[in-house]
Amino acid sequence: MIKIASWNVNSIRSRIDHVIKWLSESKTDILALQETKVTDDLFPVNSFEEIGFGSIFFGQPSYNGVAILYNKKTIKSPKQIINNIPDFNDHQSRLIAATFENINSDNQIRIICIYVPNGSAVGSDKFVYKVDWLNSLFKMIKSEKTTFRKICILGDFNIAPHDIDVHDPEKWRDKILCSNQERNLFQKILDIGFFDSFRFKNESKKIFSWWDYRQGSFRKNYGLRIDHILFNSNLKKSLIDAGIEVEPRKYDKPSDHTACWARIEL
DNA sequence: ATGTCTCAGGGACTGAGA
Repeated sequence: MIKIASWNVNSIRSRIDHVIKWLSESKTDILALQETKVTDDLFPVNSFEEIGFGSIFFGQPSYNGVAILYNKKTIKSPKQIINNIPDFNDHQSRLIAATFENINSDNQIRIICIYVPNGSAVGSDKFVYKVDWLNSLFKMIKSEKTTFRKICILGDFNIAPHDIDVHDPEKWRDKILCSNQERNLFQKILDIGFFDSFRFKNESKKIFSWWDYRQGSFRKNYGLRIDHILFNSNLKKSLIDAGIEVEPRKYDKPSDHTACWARIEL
């Protein structure tokens, strides 16, 4: 059994203590990070090595950036590492993928950590970039499916898939993160043989993964569920449970996102 | 309430992005 998690940390250097605290408390084996906001030469490799975690990362100055941490006691060094979507000329660092192997069972899983563009507002230039990015991701996933038997796509999707994932669906109707166009692109991934691990195990639970820093949103629970952990259908029977950990959003000077996790037999 | 947080540039505060 291994635990896989995802967390948009909104700067790894600002959140290093939170990540180290949560990593050890949560017994996570593989943690996908988004919005590391750091160049590769400044990624805090040693802080994670000190607690027994290896890391791979793909950053850029100021914005975006992704990484994957893995517990060296349970997971072998990753192979077949890919930075960004092949055949998509991206100037931003938003994807890192690698193959991880359970030390005890020798079973492998392909991990694809993504930070989907926010999109700013429906119809804006940034929205066009988001749609293009997601269409290119879709092509990449189809290709990965031909190579790997067990796949996990996780990260900040910047899409709330259904009204149940939104604190106030009417207020957010057709707005960024909730538009039908974005929801259809999310659904397209599910339609080729993936499932949303949280929703699969928690059919009617209304829990969020992101709350805006403004408006006292967390206090009022004005949130959205926009961070997801998808597996391909081969892993449906292997999924033990899945959840969202609200606690890290209560830490002192928190990220605006909290951590999501899933446990699978591997 | 365009209400908060982070980063970079430049050496106090402003703009971008979310």
